[in-house]
Amino acid sequence: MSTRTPEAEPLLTPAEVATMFRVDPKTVTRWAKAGKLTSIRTLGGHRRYRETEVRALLTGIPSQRTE
Amino acid sequence: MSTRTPEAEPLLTPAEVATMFRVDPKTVTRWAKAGKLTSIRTLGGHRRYRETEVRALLTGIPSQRTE
DNA sequence: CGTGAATAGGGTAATTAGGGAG
DNA sequence: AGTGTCCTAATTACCCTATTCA
Repeated sequence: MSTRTPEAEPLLTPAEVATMFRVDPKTVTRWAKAGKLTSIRTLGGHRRYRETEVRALLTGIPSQRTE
Repeated sequence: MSTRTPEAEPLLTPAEVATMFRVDPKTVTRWAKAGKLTSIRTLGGHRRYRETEVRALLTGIPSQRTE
């Protein structure tokens, strides 16, 4: 493997997450605002989501308690 | 374009499944609750159903009676 | 630096969940 | 046992415009 690997996680756009859950992109935004989904913001304010987390939620795997 | 397509299984809303089966959405919910139909939950608690599974049932795939 | 698509906002209808009774 | 309907509360979908993304 390469010597240096920038720690980059695969991110998903709101539209992609919405498609996977069969919901409206706005709904994904509400989940992020409600703290149900980890959101990473671009410098312009747009949201990106962790693919691993989304897949885990879809599979029905309970997310880790942050407590 | 690269492979920017997260493997997402086509899902159906309760209303869509109900229409396909010619039943009330509440009935579809009962099927899901009874485990007769695989249901995927949104983060808000709403159910989504696998299109492949629904179509298989509609297509008339023998349920392989165990008797 | 323009162009077209996507997203963030906010507000208002439409679905859905859940229980209960017929 | 299985289904359709009534109810309330919660969640989601569609409307708009301005901003950001690619």
